[in-house]
Amino acid sequence: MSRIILHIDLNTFFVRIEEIKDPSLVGKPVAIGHEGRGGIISTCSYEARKYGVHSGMPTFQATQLCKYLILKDPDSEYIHLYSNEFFSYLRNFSKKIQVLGCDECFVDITEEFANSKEKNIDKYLKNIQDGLYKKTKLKCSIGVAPTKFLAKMGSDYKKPMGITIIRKKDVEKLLFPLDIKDFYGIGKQTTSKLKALGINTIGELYKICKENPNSNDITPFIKDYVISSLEGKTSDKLDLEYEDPKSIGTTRTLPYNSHNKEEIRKFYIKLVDSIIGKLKKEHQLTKTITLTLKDADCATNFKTKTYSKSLNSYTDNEEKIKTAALSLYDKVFKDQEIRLIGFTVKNLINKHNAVTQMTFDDYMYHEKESETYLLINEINRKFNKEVVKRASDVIKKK
DNA sequence: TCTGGGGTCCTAGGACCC
DNA sequence: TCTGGGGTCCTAGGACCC
Repeated sequence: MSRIILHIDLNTFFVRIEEIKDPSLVGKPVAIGHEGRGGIISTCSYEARKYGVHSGMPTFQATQLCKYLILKDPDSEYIHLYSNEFFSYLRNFSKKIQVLGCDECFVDITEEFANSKEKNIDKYLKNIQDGLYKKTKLKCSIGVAPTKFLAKMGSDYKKPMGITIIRKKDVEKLLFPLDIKDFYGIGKQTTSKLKALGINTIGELYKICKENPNSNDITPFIKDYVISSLEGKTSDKLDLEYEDPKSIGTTRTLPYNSHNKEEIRKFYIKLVDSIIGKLKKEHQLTKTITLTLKDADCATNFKTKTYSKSLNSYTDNEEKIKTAALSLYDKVFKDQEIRLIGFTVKNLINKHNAVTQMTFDDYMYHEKESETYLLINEINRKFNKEVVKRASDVIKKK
């Protein structure tokens, strides 16, 4: 039986918060974003969009396009508050919620709808939408579908305050006429490549993928993604549990472009320290560190380069990570002028599950370096057989 | 005084081991 | 001595999303 998955998206969430705080802003061109070097628009009102302002646009450019643009900094306190209100409201309808950020989520209402007195799905959803508005003054769009992908496409279909149901049989009618840029997962780069091939709509894209399984114009990954997404074969399972991060990192644009190695080094150390702090807070160990540098030269289009280094063991040891981070910096930094610097740790494992996730060699490094947080009994259970086997191999060789 | 910052996932070549 | 394929790890880069 197919599931009933909702994708709920708060419409211009950050702007809406400003409007709630100050209702005189309603109907005016409002944008949220920092002013100054490197500032960009994170979201803006529909009135601002009429002037060509959109999210991701440099702030200075937005103010040029719209002379009377009202610019506000994101209010993190209110964002947090309203985001919590949003999710706690939705928990009245279902406990199965996959959070995707502060302003959107998937909700699985299959059982709840089946057991509800209201049998009309449109009315059921309208009730959720209106109830949210009454309680919080927040506006949302809802997509309903048997898979997460189709639900996501549904919530984008009509904004603000839209409700769009996409059954598998509706895909052709609702999605095929759309421009390929509206395909979730197909971005700017792929869109322009596909348009160069004469593919403009989602329907055309589907047809090409289906009819030319062996052509090399479109990568197998995209082809497969397009077909399975549109045929409703992608996931309908929500990720309800907290998942360990895959990487933790930060990047900062420098106050001004610089090629002063010492000055940038000091800046870099602060970033490294903050990431080590986060790593510990998340109870993770890392085995790979990455340094990011963004070129200040416009001619190279602010090219970003990354430099990675693997450590000889999983660790959250401050000294070890810092030493590696700085030696990587000293190795790769020449005297180039840079705009941005970043530090990321990846290849993470959860400290508490470390034993089950580690290989024998990983463990041997820990043993040598006597990092004692691992439970010896647990290690013995896991590695006993391997220790015996390796020892006997060594003896045989001798 | 001209393009952020947080992530995830995929690809691909080279090294190295079996 | 020559040749090769599979698997895995390391590193760099790119695309995408919010």
